[in-house]
Amino acid sequence: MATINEVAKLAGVSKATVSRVLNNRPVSSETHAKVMKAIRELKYQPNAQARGLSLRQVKIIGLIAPDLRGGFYGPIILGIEEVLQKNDFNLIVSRAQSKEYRLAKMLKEKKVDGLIIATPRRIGEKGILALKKDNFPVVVIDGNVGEQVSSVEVDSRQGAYQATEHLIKLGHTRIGVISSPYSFKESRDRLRGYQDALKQYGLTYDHALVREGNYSMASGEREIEQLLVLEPRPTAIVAFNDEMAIGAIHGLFKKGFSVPRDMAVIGFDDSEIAQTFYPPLTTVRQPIKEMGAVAARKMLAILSGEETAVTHVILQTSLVVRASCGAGLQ
Amino acid sequence: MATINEVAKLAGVSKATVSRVLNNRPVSSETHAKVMKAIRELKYQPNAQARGLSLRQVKIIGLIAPDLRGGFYGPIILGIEEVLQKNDFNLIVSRAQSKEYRLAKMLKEKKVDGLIIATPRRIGEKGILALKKDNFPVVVIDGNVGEQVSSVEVDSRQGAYQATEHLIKLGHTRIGVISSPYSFKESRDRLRGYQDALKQYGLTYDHALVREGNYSMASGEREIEQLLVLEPRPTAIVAFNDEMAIGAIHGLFKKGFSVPRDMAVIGFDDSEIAQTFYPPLTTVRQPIKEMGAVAARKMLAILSGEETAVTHVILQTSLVVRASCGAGLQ
DNA sequence: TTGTATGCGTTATCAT
DNA sequence: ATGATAACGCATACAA
Repeated sequence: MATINEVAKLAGVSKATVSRVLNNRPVSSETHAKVMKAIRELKYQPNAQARGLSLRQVKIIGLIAPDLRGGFYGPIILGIEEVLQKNDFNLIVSRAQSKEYRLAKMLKEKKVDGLIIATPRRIGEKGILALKKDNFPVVVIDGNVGEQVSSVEVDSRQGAYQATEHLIKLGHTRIGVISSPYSFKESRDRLRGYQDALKQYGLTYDHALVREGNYSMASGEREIEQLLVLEPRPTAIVAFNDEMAIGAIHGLFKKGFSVPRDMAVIGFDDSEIAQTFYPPLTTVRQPIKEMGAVAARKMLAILSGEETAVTHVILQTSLVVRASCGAGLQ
Repeated sequence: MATINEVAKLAGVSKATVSRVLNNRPVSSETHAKVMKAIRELKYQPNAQARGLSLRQVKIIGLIAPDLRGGFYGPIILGIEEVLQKNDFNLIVSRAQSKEYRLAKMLKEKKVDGLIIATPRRIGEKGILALKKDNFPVVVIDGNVGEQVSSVEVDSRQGAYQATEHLIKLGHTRIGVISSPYSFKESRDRLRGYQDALKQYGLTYDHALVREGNYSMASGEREIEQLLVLEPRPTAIVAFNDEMAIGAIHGLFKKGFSVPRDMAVIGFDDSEIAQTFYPPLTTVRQPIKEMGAVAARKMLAILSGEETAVTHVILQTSLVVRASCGAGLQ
């Protein structure tokens, strides 16, 4: 492909001048025309690496996530990419590795200008803080690294409150929980929201009703069995993601229970399967795609120097009422 | 961050020597030690852009897809990324744009070394051929650009044959089809496989049984309604992806039909929802993640010069029998 | 084995 | 307004 030198030669100007028209700096209208003509003829396209080397900015953002697919990370990728594309940035996606040093590699190599980290796991926590200390642009999605690094999160406590309240208002008093791993900050927040609602409506908290899952469908199916042997048996379940909710429903179906008739089930995320499933799943909607978009905007702001302080954006959840709780809608 | 010059200075050698140890070229063991020590002390990390500029290789591959999430593109991304990561390459993902020129931009900018294009749509077809003519490394996944560009595909005809045969062997003779858009090559191949199976088992083809969907759940629900009014009513359905199959089942449930008792339904893809759904969906498994992996390996082979000719890899499908056809398994 | 010099394709500085 | 030239950080051909 043509370089700036060839364009300069064809247009009969210096490459400095070509660079000027490329970057919209003042040039006489006649030279502008000449240069543009040469650019078109040679189908010239500036070399991003050379530009990056000179400007110290590649216009690429990296995303680190434990998994690149699924109902959660797919929309995040989409949300990020949409924002970046509008700003002529690109997105490199990378699966999280156990080795922390990998985290830093792309940044230090200058392969990316900044890193968006989306992982609830503890992997990389120290690594993230180290990056932050080296002043690398980092934004965390739904993480638990604390105050020092910019983040976009979701009001988990509120979300769990909404779910629990909905069930209470439907008349349930024994409400089981299939939680995400207790070590995640979001789990603790959600459990607090669950307790808030119980307290608010004068119900007592029973620890036996709370089971720890691991976000997989299988764990949902496993934990519902444990909940079913309780006396008295719960009549409603809050699962901390849609997959575990659906796993629970599978378990209920296999034991001959009907949903929502015998058991109301409510999920978390409003991922694609929540609408796809039958019965359609009542769920706490997290604005997943928007989380990605907000993180991307935040990253761009940091890079452009608009945003200098560490900030934490907290997005709100909303309850999506479908059929799985028998609320009579849809 | 430190540069090669600072490392050279600290180690007391020239930067050429540092470059040599970085690239495993012969150096005396003492200088090797000195240089490595300096590298560690300075936490030196080579600058990918400078290296790329010099080597004309960034070690980044681009992926263009119509959508970055969902049961199909998620696993593709995962498959690609896994292979690339092992080879120290990175993956830039980008949503397909209607404008063809966007396709070429990343390549011409040298922001990526090659492009993997995964889109059944006709978008970019001319653009792809143009890229190929300019000798840019391009691999197409499941595309319909013809012989001239390397591709990895799936044996769609065989897949549809397997699905249809399965239903025939279960005793069905009126088998409806909810197809993907007829303009896609894969649709035509699958319809041929469907017809092959009918013919093989002495059944006659009835065009009224074939409806055109658009891969969305809604279209599955829409088209099942049309199939239900036929006389005699079909007793089994082949849908050309899992989402349409599930849409069809929703439609059936709403009309009071039971699956598989009143209607056998079989999907295509074996995406995550196929296992998640209730009843678990019998489906034609496409090795989606492997398609990504194969495409990535092919791209790396092209870049390294191992693969020079245009080749087409065709992966085989397999039938995954679950509950939605009443075959008695699982 | 090691060092020097040059090129990779830009942008930026300093002249003119 | 434009041109010459020096970075940017690395790899490499050629010398020593």
